[in-house]
Amino acid sequence: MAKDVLLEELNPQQKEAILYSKGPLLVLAGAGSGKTRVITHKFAYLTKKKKYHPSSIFTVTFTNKAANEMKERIARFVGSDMRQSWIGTFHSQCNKILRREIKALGYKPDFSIYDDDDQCNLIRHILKELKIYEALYKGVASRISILKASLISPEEFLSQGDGFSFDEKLGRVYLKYQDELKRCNALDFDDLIMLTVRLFEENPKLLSKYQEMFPYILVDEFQDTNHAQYRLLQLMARHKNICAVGDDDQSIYKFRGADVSNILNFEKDFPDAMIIKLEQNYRSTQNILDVSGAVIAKNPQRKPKKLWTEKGCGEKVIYCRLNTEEEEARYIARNIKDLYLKGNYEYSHFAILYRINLQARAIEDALREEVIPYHVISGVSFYHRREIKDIISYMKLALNTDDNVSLRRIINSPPRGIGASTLSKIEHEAKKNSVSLFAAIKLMLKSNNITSSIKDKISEFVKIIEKISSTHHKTAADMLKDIVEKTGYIEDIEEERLQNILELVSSAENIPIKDFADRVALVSTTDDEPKKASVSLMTLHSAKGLEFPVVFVTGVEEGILPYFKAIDDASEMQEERRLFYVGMTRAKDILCLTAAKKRRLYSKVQEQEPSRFLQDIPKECCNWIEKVQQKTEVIPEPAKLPPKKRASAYTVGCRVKHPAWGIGVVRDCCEEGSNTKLTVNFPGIGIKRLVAKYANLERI
DNA sequence: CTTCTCTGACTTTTT
DNA sequence: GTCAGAGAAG
Repeated sequence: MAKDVLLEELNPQQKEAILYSKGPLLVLAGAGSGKTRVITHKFAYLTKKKKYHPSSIFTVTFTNKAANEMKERIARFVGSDMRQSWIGTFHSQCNKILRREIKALGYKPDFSIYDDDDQCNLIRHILKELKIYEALYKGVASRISILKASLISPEEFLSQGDGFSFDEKLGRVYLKYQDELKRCNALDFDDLIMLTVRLFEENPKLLSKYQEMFPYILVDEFQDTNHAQYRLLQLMARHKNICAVGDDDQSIYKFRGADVSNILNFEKDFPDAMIIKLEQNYRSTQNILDVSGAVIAKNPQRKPKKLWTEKGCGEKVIYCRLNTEEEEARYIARNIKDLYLKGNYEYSHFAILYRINLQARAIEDALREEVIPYHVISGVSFYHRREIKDIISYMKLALNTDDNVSLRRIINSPPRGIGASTLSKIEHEAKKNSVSLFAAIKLMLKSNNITSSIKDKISEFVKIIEKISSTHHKTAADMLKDIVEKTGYIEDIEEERLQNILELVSSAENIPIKDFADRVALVSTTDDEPKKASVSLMTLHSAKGLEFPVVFVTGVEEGILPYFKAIDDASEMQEERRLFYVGMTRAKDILCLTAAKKRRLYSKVQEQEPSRFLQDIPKECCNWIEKVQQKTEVIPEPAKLPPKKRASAYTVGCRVKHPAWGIGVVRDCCEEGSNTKLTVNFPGIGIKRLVAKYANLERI
């Protein structure tokens, strides 16, 4: 029975990929070729037919979303609970290993995990200390991150340098950074991978233990692995039973260290590797495949693929160039409205993609004008909000008092009168005794050379942290509640921040403390659930892995797509091309490419040339529209609406959802200045007056 | 220590 | 044009 269910409705290549279960296998899975299906079926096949235990298959993905999806789908198949399984992101898998084994590297198992924010804070602190121009921290952070992803240690990096250049300084910062992390008993994201590799390289016994634990390895989105991740896979796959699934054409994270050559060189590293191409596409029409295929075919370094579909030609791909970005946006909005009114599409069927976030603004304006519901999938995650990070920092410090970065963050928030001068005294004391900041504060409390007012303040702080860490909390929620209470954090803060904290607490309900701390660190949880009944706006990067019936790729212009910074670098140009390809292949039925002749970028208006990628598009698959005014004659504004009168996203009678009060009906709506003030009746709660932009409302 | 004002940077961002 | 962050003033 199992075999039938496992293999039915699969094409021959998919079947082959599932059945080939001995030795290394690379599955080149084109966009929309049923990649996830292959992985989940393969997992099921290995456990059902090949008698692998579910927890003996080391399965790695890049996102938590992908991991969860996979767990769910496999659980449905295999019928057993996947919570014990080793299916997860690279980072969470490494975290799991390191929590057990990190003592071998001289860290303590209760290490903190630093996110990008913490990482930047630490780097800035180091730059300040080494008297290097602090504004460089972002560039320094990303260089260090790429070094770690390439498994280059500070010592190695320093030994390559000439002793004078900027890289010399960078090397010193890197060295100090690693040192500080260790003092803090903290790991950044890159450490999770790098240190796992080091752990295995330095401890052959441990390595073989894990090699035996995992006789089979499955890798999703293989094109996105960086060198360190690849090395980890190489180490673990002693039995060479590794199946890597990916698409070199969809590698768009080079700037984060992803290395396409991993996919291009797989055959060299695993000489007897089997390669299977999945070229049947189940998503898009032939026209869309022809257009996107022609564009990607121009990339010199790629594994040739030719996607095909049984779907038929479908609609022609539309290309439309307009005068300005406002016109471009209006064109998109009107097209969406038209298609929606014809009744074949819901608003949730549309996606508008752009290269840079900045482009979203004009589009949002146009959608509001047409009263089209939309949501922007943005990068700012819940856990990155200041109040959330602050509360979490208390938690991290209580769990690991060596965590100096968290301590610096919260020692004066909420304000308790401990300013820069006090902190530098603490830093000094810590350095003198080579102990953590927290330990230094405790030393200072015993000494007599500080004023009693400072003593009171810092002793208060120490008491709070010690009380929190010595209390035995049952769940993470209990601990967070205790933190909020003891620190007085929620006394006079804005309503929105308070709501966020309450949300944080409720999300921690019934979760063990350490699990919660890991989850917060490793799960971005942007919580951008594909909101029902609204158009999705996002960058081309965030669109990867998604699909929509109707897709607009906007700003198809030189300078935007390809982005101007990539223009004089051949490998970055290739990546821009892939980015365009990823965008186009999100579309199922209708693909529309748009461009503007003039665009306001930052403060100046620029003349924009059409993107070079357009030259590669077969014109017979397209509807080519130029709505461009050749002469600069005075154009009678087609829409005579003064911007003030712009229709608000809210109308009397529409339904809204508030994070705390739930669903309500808008009773009144008025524009005051730049604010939209709403009167909303929440059943069971009553009538509330709200300012739309602060109330965190969702239109439903 | 907090608040205001000025400067300058300004892709993308799975963890 | 906008925002965050640094520095100056209160």
